Parts: sequence; C-alpha cells; structure tokens
Amino acid sequence: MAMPTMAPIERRALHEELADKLRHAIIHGELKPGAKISEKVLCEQFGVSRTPVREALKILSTEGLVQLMQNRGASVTEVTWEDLQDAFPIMGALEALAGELAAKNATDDQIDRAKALQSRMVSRFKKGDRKGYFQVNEEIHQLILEASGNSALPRMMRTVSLQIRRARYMANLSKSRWAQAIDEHEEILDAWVDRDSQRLGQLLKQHLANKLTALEKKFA
Amino acid sequence: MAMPTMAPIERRALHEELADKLRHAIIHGELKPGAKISEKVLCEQFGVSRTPVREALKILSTEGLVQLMQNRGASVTEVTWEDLQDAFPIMGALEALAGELAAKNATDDQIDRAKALQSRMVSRFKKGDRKGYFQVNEEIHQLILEASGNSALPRMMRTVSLQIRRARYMANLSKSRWAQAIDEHEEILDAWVDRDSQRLGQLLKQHLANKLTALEKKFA
DNA sequence: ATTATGTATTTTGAATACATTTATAAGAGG
DNA sequence: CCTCTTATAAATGTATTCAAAATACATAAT
Repeated sequence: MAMPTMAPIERRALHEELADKLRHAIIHGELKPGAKISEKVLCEQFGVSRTPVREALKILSTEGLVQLMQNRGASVTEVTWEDLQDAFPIMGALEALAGELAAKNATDDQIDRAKALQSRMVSRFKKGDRKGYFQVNEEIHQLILEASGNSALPRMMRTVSLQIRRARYMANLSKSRWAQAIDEHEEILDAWVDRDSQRLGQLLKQHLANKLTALEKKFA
Repeated sequence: MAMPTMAPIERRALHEELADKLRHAIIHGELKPGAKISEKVLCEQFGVSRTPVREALKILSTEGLVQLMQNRGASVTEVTWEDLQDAFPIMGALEALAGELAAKNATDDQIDRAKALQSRMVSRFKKGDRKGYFQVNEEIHQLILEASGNSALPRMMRTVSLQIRRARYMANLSKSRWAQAIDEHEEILDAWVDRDSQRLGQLLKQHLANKLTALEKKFA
C-alpha cells in the first residue's frame, strides 16, 4: 500500500505537551506570578491524569517558572525587580559571549539571513506591529545563538531568557524605547557584518542593559 | 509547654532525595556516561515505586544530566570533548561576572573567609589530599558566588557547573596542573582582597581556560 | 468575642494497575 | 544461512487507587 510521502504520526509524551503549554501560559502572563496551580484543575483542563501533570510541574520547577512547596502544591514563581536586576547582567554576559563567537564563526549565509530579519523587523516596527516585532526579534537573537556555534549556549540561556521574556510581557515597552531598540539592532547588525567580535559583544551587552533600564520605570 | 530549641522534623519528598542521589552518582562517575538507566532497577535499588523515580528523572533531564528517549528509557548524557569546549567559555563568562560583582560587593568578613579557605586549600595540596582539595575549592567558588550578591547566578551556573564537575572526575588532574591551579588561586585571592573587579574577573576566566587546556590532554 | 481543639474535606505524595510501545526471540520461508 | 514474520517478553506511558498531610470548618472553652 504505502501512499506517497506519509510522515509518521508523531506522538509526544503528555508531560512534554503539558510542560510546553504551561510554559507558554506563564511566559505570556496568562498564568500570573504567584498564582496557585492546582493539579486537579490542570487535569480537568487538559483531560489527563495527575501523573503527567506532576511530571510536567517538576520540569517547570527545575526551569524556575514554577515553585513547588512540599505538600502544599505549586505556584507560578514571582518575578521581582531584584530578580530582573540579577538576571539581566547574566543574560548580558551570555549574549556578549554569543556575539563574540558569532562574529568569528558566522557563515555568510547566516549574516544574510540576519540582514533579511533586520529589514523585516523594521517594517514591523513601522506598522506598529508589536507582536510581530517581538517574534522577529526573537528570531534574530536565535540566529546569533545559532551562529555562535556553541551548542551549549542555547541550553544555558534558556532558563534566564524564560524569566526575561516574562518581564517583557508584563511591562509593555514604550514607543520611544522601541525606536531606540531598533537603532541598537541596526548597530548590532553592522558590527556583525564587519565581524567585529569585541564590538558586537559589547553592543549586545549594552542592548540588554538598556532593556533593563527601560523596564525599571515600569517596575520600580 | 515548649521545650528549649526544638528543631522541626524535616521530611523531604522522595523524588528530591532520588534526584540528589542520582545527581551525585552521575557527577562522581558512578553512573557512567551513556549508561542506560532502568526505572525498575532504580525502584529496587532505592525501594520506592516508579512514580518518584520518574519524577526525579524528569528533573535530571532538565538539568542535562540525563537523556530521556520517548518510550525507550533514560540514559546518562555523554560529555564529549566538544561539549566541554562549549561549556567552559560559558562558565568562564559567568565566573568572570561573579568575580566582578564579588570584588565590588563582598563584605570584609567574606574576604576573611576566602583567606582562610585559601590557606586550608594550600595545606590540602601539600598533603596531596585531592578529595579535600576539591572540596575546599568548591567552597571558594561558592563563596565568590555568594559574595557576588547576585541571587540568580548560582542557579544559572548550576547546570554548567554540573557538566564541568563531571569532567573533573573523569580526568584526574596532574600534579603539575594542580600546583599551577594553587598559584592561580593565590592570584585570585589577591585581586579579591584588592577589590580589583576587572582583574578578578579576568583571572577567573583565565583559570577556567587553563582548566580546559589541562583537560584537553586527557580527552583528545 | 476570641482562641483553641477536634473533625471533615480537600489536596498532595506514593504505590499499584492497566495500556502501549519497543525490544527480544523463535520459527517459517526463501 | 539469512531475512522477514510473528509471538512473546520487557519496559515505558498513563490512569487509578490508596495513604498522608494540609486546609477548612465546626464546636467548645475561656
């Protein structure tokens, strides 16, 4: 029999899907910081038993998105201003490293893709499309990571970036800060094209620092 | 009633204890890279049911010590030479950050403790007590982390440091490298006492880089 | 009224039972 | 002898059940 090009149906484990959905909900603020998470509610909501739910919660807990309290359930971790102040320098150090490596190791193709993404991002900005902007923005940073050639880096940045992305959704960025970010990205791209690793690293670090300053007004 | 100073009885969850024991076993090489992990075996070994075992494995997997394959069990993640080459620069960047912050924020008491630990470490070295040396060494790096005042940093470094500690146990360090490491720690302490944040950061980064070079001979 | 104490309910922790999937082995056909 | 089936066993994924703890509620005492 065998029909042409049948992709095998992929069956993911329930705990994985649950973890993904919960992670998404937490990052996008649908599950608010401090909110109590009831196993029972999740079971009913997703139509699964408690076993995969509990396994998913263990994962989220290790990622730092959820807090488990002995015998008294789980809750979404809070993100305080102090937490952010701590997280951003770390992210800065790691992005700087990623930048330095990317400047050295990126293929010409990757730099071309960066250019394309940059112009896409600018057009999203001009349309005032915040959601689209964030999406492209993510892709650029993802590309830098990929171009760094350091396979451990994405994994390490994941946890930090999860928290930072949460903050981004909690505090909407101002129009002026948005414009500034666009300019910064322009510089970042230039440094990359020039393969100026020191400057690229420095710019990424500064970019992060500015992001934190912008958040300060919303938080503190 | 109230008796004098009664500590509350602490009861830990099984999955936590299991995770601790497995983590220790993996880091210390008792569970070798690539080794298959059978849920059943762990159940029998620790006298618990599969539920907490599975939860512990989810945690270890998120930490990167264990690899889960859909429907075909878990195995201890391999640490290749490439992985280490990727992990060390990350650890270096984070340690450098920790050092810079520690130089700025450490209390006098913390620096005193560092001095004490340093002399303890030297005496362990003179006795040729490798295990004791590693222990004190860990404590010093822990102290730097604590002194950095960045509460997110330990959490972030945890995952990387887990892999690096594994490598340390896989390849025994040579006597000459050991002596060199002692010297480097002397310099590190000096920079800290002087509160020279730039230099401390740089030294820590270099210390890591040298560690990697030392490992290269064992691995490649 | 307020605090304390005892009881019921709810929720989580852990073990068992059931369902799928994968690995292993035995046998038939080439 | 090899390959492909097919049967069987073993291991994992999920659901269910049982046990322990925490919370909520009601009652009694001060």
